Amino acid sequence: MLVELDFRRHVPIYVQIVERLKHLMATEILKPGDQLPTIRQLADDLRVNFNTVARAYRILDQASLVSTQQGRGTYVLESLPPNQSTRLREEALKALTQLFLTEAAQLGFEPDEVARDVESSIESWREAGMPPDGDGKKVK
Amino acid sequence: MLVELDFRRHVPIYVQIVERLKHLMATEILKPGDQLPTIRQLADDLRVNFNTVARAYRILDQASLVSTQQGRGTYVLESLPPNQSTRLREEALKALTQLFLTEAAQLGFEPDEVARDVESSIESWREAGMPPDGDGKKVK
DNA sequence: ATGCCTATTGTACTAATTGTATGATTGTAA
DNA sequence: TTACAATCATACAATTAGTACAATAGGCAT
Repeated sequence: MLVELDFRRHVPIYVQIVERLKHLMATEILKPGDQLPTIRQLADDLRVNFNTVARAYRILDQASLVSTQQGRGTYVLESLPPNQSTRLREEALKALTQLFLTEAAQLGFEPDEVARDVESSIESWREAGMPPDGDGKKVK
Repeated sequence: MLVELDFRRHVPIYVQIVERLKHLMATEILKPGDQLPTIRQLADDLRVNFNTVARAYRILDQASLVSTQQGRGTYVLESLPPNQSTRLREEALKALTQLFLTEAAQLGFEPDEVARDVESSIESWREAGMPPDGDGKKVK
């Protein structure tokens, strides 16, 4: 059993689930890319209503720890090391950017075209307060 | 492997397949007249139900990017109206940009940081007159 | 050539699996 | 009791999987 609960603790079930799953991810028992049990599966295991599990998963999703999608399931995301040195951060971004530009160049685009496109997308990002569509989480 | 999937992305498999194939066509890795893998072949490669691939192919077919024929296979159309060819490139760039920004955001970067980094990288690109860094020739 | 068989290819429809949305119920504390 | 958070019940929507079918091409015997 992946997750266990203590019904005597005065801690809500969904919080306990979040805690346990966070722990499992922190200890790499659950690794990036792994699929979590479906909400119904875990709910059955825990003898709990599946909406309670769904609530826990939603919290993890909003924290960008997992990615859940209707009809497919819930998957562990890469854990972003919370406060790596600015040095490493810069390098990570640089690598990502290089990869992006290389691909764009491969599509035959000129620097100016790419610049224009990226700038407008980043502008929408600023306004919307979230990364552009394509994967946007709907925070209602 | 011609197409690769990321189950962690908030994007359905069939959409990811469409995206990847569009990209391959935009970069002319798949040229007009080329036969795409059969739906069952690609489904096996990706470890996915063949109906999922069929759905992707149907979308490409409806977008007039490929021609699929029962009993024969699926082929990249000969002449994407030249108009549409440039549109395909535009779309590919847009998708690429969004993926890039989404990943950056997921790593915890702010729009301003990304903007600054991208601008400077594009600047070097302009000066060098060629795609950034590396040989950029990773055709697998 | 003709006809027949078979394998391969895409199609259509349905079922199963998965998460989502919303409101009702329950329990607990003020 | 009342208020509020937690949990549950129900109906729903999106994605993927299962099954049966139809069109095409190629081989082969006649």
